[in-house]
Amino acid sequence: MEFQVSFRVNDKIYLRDPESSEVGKQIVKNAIDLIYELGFEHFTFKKLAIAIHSTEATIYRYFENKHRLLLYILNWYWCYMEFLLMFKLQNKTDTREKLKMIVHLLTHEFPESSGQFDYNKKYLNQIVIVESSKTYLVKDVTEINKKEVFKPYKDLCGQIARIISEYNPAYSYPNSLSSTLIETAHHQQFFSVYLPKLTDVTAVNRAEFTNLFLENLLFNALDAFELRMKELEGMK
Amino acid sequence: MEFQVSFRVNDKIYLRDPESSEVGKQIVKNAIDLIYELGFEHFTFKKLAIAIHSTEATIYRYFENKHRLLLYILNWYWCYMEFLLMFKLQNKTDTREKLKMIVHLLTHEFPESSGQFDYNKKYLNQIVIVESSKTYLVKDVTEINKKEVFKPYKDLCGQIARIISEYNPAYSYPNSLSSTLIETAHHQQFFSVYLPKLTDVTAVNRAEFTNLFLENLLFNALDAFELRMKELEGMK
DNA sequence: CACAGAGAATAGTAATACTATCAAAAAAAA
DNA sequence: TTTTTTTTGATAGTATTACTATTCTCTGTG
Repeated sequence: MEFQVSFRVNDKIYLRDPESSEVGKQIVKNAIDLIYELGFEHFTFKKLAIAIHSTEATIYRYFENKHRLLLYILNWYWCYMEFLLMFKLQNKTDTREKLKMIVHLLTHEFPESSGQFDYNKKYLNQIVIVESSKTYLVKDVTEINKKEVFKPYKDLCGQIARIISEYNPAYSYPNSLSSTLIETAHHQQFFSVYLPKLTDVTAVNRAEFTNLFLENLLFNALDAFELRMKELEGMK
Repeated sequence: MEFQVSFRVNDKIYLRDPESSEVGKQIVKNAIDLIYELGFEHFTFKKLAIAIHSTEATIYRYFENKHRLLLYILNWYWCYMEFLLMFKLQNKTDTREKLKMIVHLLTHEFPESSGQFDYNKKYLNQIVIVESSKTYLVKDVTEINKKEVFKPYKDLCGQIARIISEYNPAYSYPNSLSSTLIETAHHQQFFSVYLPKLTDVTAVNRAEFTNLFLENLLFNALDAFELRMKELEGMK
């Protein structure tokens, strides 16, 4: 069984829905390839225009500027992540297993789907790690936040926070722990490759290492003393 | 007693030592003011030149580009942070108190020193929160990392990791926990102001909230079950 | 007072971000 | 069907930015 999943990305991010035309789709697909290849700073609409055999003006018709295009890509990612998370979690009952699944999802690439027209998941994953914070670390966060462009990120964070609270209702910082998990998943993976002294990676790959570290951090934070005592009682 | 502290910032970051001339000092001081005011993306050498009543060429004589200037400012900050940390820690013997002091330092502004010529600490603190990750989230990290431009950051991370291991030698991720503390101090403060839904801030200010969250995270990670058991034994 | 040499100003260029105009094609109205 | 309107992409610009090459101007020695 094959099925198509598409997300309604907030229409305030784009001027024209890139999903609505062939050029639009090419813009997003090639943007992912180029941002991966050049890094967001060296990525320009001119270079993208050449890649899609069109002109800058065409791209400007879809996106106000390259920041909005990056925001679009990340919104797509956050939506997809929340979808995957909800999908994979539905048949799990054990909350601890749910949290483990979340950490795994946050630290591993999406599976390359068989869909004929699809974004490169490996590239997308790397863009999320390296460029995602650039969507909000800007002077006009407050302004663009009013347009709800960060809603998918907040929703994802909220979902994870919900499971955290489900696991330990007494824990005081579910949202902060949730956003810390997401952000730490990114920068620990980045550090483990480019600035390994800031981490404790050994031989294993970045995804596996980050997974282990985050699981340790998460369950130490949540398995309060009382809970562990109870476990101990149960063992006797 | 007054004393001047100055750091030998890695000379590969600048073309000419900005500390060596009056214009050089004005460049750094005004850069901090402007980056705070405009954000790094909208900060340009042209605007900085106008602020110091000089020309772009003068600034290019000191720094290759604006990224290097940001790197210089952050190196100064990381050096100062490590100095402050070592200074404040020397008369503490209790490791737990040391860690508390570290979290406090990471989440609060530097005290505004009385020094006649000094950088604006409030601005500097905000730049660290918003712009610091932009120093390494670039395509040429590997290249610039070879020139040891991240050494002060790694040193700071290493020092904190040392104390973490001192507190709990069995803990497996001292470096990752250390870099996570530093990074989380930044983004939780940022989120608590601009995207509060990603956190659990209430009325208290961003510094105080982040302090509480980080202390909780840190000691839960380090106070392994065995340690807590021992504490309990001691209480009896 | 000549002059070497460092430091800063002048005057550029190439690339980037973005806009205004134009023309062709598609859709809607007459 | 014909005319009009709208949509779409292409062309050609401008202002700003990042950076360089060259010229000028001090300052200190002999």
